[in-house]
Amino acid sequence: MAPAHNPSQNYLLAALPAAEFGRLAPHLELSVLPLGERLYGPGEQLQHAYFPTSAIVSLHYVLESGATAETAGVGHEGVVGVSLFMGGDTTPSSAVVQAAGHAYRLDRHLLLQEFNRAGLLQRVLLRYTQALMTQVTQTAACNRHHSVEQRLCRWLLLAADRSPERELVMTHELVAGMLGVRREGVTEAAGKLQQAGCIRYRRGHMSVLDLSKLQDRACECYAVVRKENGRLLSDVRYRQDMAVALPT
Amino acid sequence: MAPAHNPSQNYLLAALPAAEFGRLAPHLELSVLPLGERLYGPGEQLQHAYFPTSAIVSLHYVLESGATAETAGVGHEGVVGVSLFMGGDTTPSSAVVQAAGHAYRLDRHLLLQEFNRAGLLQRVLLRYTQALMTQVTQTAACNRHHSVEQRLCRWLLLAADRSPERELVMTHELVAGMLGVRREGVTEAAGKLQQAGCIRYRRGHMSVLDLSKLQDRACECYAVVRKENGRLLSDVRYRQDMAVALPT
DNA sequence: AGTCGTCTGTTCGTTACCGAACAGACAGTG
DNA sequence: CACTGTCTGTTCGGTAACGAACAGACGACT
Repeated sequence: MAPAHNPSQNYLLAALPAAEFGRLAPHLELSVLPLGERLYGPGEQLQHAYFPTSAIVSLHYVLESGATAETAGVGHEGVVGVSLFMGGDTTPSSAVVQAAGHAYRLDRHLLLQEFNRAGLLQRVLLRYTQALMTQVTQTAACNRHHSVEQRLCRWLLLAADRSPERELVMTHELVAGMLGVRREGVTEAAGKLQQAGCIRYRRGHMSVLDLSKLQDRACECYAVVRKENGRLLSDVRYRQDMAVALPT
Repeated sequence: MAPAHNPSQNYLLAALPAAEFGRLAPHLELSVLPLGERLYGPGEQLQHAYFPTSAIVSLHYVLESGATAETAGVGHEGVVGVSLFMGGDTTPSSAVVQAAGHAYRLDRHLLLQEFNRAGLLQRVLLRYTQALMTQVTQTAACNRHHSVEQRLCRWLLLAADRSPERELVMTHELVAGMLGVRREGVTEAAGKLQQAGCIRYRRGHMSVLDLSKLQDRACECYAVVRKENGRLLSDVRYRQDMAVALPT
């Protein structure tokens, strides 16, 4: 029986061969990420990289005006803190916990040390960074050309993919902050989606009912991001594959 | 006397220590990039990385509807083809020459080989990739919250920084494609800027007259990108610094 | 010099979204 | 249980940008 919490619940960690995983495992600290916690702000030096398992973290940018926009989300498929190994250490963006849950954190020095061994961790992290970039790129185009409703669908689908539960603890206000629109816009779009039977929500909670209906109403951006994530991260799942091939 | 064309006109190449530069130099091919040439499209395997010297390349995304949006530009400060060393090989985006000029190209195998030596090239390329990501992130937020005029200013300033000449060969139509807006919107915004004395244009040409006036009208995004570029790429200019310290 | 394709200027109605304001409803707390 | 703060629903006028359509102007080319 696997324990309730396990670093391999994070896809990147799960992708590492046993030797690399073994070196890192003793240093991975399980940490609880409560809703709203800020992992870093603009220009802040990160001390750890976070590998989410059940938590979802939102990377977003806060403009001078106070307006915000999410540029990407990170769940069990990724890691928060790519700037640590990319060499910049900090970014002008912020990272905030969007769905409470758990993550394994790793000291930045240890991360860097393992990264510089140029083993599979490096390969996996760089691939993931490219996937992240795709997500940001797609968000840029999406922000420009798609409607609030389409973007809400995209966002809900991405969140649903990262969340094991049917239900997100999330207010319209918070979603509005992510999409960079007014709260009323979200209320209206969510109302339509609920009426169409795609989702259901109540004060502070939203749940996805019908994935395929939601996809029909979403813009192409969701599919592009999902497909590219699959492409970039599929052929690096060594340890998982072994576990399947050789069950203990 | 330096020849008219020199790989060191690209900041990344200029940043390499003599040994690394020496290994690459024989393989760097000067290539002419005519306006409008597409270096790659979605899913296309790149054969070379391009290090622009005088050319400017636009990275942009084409939606199913045919609408487009630029997500970042690359000039002498960067390289086209980060997916080669990030491990994905391809991206869903395209790269098109926005201002004719020159670039040095390097075969992908040679790039990868040198990248995997884990020397300064790797460090420089990863840093640049982070800077690129900042640019894309900023574009995403900017697309969401800033006006056409503000974005036009930002775009002109970034182009001016990359171009040695005062004058860009560029129609309103093309600029509209970059910003993801209608041509008329660009005409209107450009008209205002011209009236204010910030820029001057005539059929197919635009030139920046007053950088600081333009900055006043631009959104914060220009300054953020510029500053972050400086921060990420300033402390890696080894060879240039030596050249200054020890003039031949 | 004249021709023609491209680029720029301008107009008009339409639409999505914004900003502000407020009523009602829910749920946690004392 | 009632209170209270937060969340949702809805309204209104305002505006930036859209889509379509067309006139005029430039300039390359013959």
